[in-house]
Amino acid sequence: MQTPRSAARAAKLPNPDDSTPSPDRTGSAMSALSVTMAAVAAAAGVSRATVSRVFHGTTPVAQSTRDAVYAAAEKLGYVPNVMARVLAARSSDILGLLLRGPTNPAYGLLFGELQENVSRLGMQMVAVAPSRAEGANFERQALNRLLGLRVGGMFVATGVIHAEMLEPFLDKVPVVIIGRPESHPRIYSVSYDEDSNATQLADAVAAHGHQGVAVVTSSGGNSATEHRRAITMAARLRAHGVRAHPVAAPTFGLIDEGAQEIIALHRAGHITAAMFPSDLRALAFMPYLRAASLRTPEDLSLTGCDGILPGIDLIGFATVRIPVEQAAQRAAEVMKTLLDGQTEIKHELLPGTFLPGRTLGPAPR
Amino acid sequence: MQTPRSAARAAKLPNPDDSTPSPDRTGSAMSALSVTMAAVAAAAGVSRATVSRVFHGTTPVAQSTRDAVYAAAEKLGYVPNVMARVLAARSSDILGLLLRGPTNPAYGLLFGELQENVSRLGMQMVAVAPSRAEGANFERQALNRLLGLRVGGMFVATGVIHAEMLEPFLDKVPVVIIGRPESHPRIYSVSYDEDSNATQLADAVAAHGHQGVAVVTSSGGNSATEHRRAITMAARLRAHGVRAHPVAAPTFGLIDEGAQEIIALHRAGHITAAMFPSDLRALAFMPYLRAASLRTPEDLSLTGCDGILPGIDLIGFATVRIPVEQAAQRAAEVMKTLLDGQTEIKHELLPGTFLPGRTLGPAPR
DNA sequence: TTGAAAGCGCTAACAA
DNA sequence: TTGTTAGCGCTTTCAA
Repeated sequence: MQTPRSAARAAKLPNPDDSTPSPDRTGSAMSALSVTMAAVAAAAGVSRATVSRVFHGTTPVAQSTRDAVYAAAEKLGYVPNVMARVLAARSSDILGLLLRGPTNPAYGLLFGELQENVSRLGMQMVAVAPSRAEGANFERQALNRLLGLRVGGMFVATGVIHAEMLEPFLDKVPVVIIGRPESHPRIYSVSYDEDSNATQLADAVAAHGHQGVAVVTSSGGNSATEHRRAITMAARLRAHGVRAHPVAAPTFGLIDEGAQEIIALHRAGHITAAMFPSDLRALAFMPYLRAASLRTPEDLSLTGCDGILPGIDLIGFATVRIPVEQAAQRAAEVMKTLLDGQTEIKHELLPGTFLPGRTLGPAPR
Repeated sequence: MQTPRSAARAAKLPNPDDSTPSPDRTGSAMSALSVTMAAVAAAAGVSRATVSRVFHGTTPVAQSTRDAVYAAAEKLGYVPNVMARVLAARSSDILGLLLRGPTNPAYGLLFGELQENVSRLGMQMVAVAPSRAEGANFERQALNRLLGLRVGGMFVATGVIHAEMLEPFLDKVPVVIIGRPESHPRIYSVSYDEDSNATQLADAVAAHGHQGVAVVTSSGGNSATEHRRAITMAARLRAHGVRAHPVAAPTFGLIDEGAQEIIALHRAGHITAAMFPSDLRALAFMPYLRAASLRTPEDLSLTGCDGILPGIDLIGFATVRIPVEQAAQRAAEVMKTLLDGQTEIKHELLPGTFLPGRTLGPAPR
């Protein structure tokens, strides 16, 4: 069942869903895109106002008139001009997504899921990505692209835009920050609970009886998330009475840093498991493991974190899957309530799901 | 050095790149988004037309006037209303990207790269993804979202939109199809050369002296690309005098289909290598290989195809990397020429790069 | 239930 | 070099 609002929206485009697409019927000297509402009105023998009402109006329109308008619209291949509509209505039903690094599978997944949930709730969305080519303020440029379009609401899934940058627009445009923990009192956020993720992994490792564990610890500089995870994992291990050996991986680019150190720790009998702050880092370690003729989990247990890479399940890392789908769903729902005038700001934290995999086993001996 | 056009664009937004963001200075009862060009004009003591000229005009404006306008714009936190601009100018400099499945890393990468190249050429872009929630015609809905925005050009990176669907808009909106081979005489396309990719892999396998090779062949239904690759690989192997054993993998969902059959073929001494139509399928085979206590490449050589999955290089598959970056660059360049009035339609084919990896070795014995 | 008319914020001739 | 003036395609009172 549809809400009145989404029903109105569904009716917005001629030939919405279920009939056969018939683009060629529109073929005339005049391209479909230059068919205006006035043309439809003329063809249907009504005024422009009536056409407008048929498509979005809350005002009732006679059934016969509706039919005539729909018929005319379809015949002419009318595509409503969103620009004109937004301009005249002074309000947009288009949502914007500011997406950092669509190259990252986690963000790509978020985009797809968000699109899905937004549509389900009867809203529309466009995405923009910041580009380095836009210069120093590149994230702000992308933000302005969205603002310039006068989007009706914004999802911000990027670490770099400062909350304060968004402040001047807050009472014009509802904003939901996704992924990054945020505590700004006027901005709603839906983020991954990295403390929970790290804790779940550390608990699992401890439960398998490991007494010495390497924890690969990246610097805070390049990935705050990885850093946070590592810190929490180590602390939690220690709370279990497990020896946590931090292994530094300062440079983000050199993703397999620390590999030799882990092998050495294992050879020296100090560790029976290694925890990585991301699946990618765990993956990067695999060749070293093989080169050292070690097996997992028989010789050394391994854990990652993320669970996002397609195919990662095939490798079978013990990992935590971050709840991208759930974040997308919550973000869309929250946006909807924000648009409906609800204004209570919260900061939601979503824990991931532990995946046992095949790389975490009991401590040897 | 900038072209005049990109210089004009760079000037479009107040405080473009290099100065400190100062959002809070805009804070007043009136939100930044409701500051109009008229307000800026008034504050600068000029007419609206002049403000317009300062931001986009080809007409020269006195330096003192420019300064005054910029100052006023920045002081008020003016964000130009793109909707109004496009409506009045009857032409949009915003490009649209119709992106199928941003969840797929290859599409995510394409999005990012395209954004980068588009910005570099002084253009803007927004992306939309089709959503299943939009019903049967979901790809068309997404197309309409772009068309409704009256984008100045469209990139179409999705397999399902039929070329004919785009026909009615072709003379209004330049279209570049990316990824999927397309031969429509009025639509430019930039696609991956899957025949070349498959051939490179088959040549490499043959060159390593393999005489019997399993080729995992998915059905055309769910992935035309994978099907095409498999067919070409098998044919090319045979051209080299190599026995190609097709291994059927009819269902796309069950990605590890055929694994047991490959193991059996190897046990029977029929094959020394297995070729997969994608890295993901090759990845899915790994656990079976291990379960059978086989090693790669010592016992069995393996090849994949795509080279896109982050971390796939860490695993070291012999594969072909599809040239996403190059496709994005070409597509953006082509769009630019199309927008500049150049109309010669071509269908470009971009071959991938063979990556030797560690899973392809000489045939045993 | 419908139509007329006044804009929405901006651009683009045309004058000055 | 700048201002004036019509619109762009649509929504939305206000009347009818």
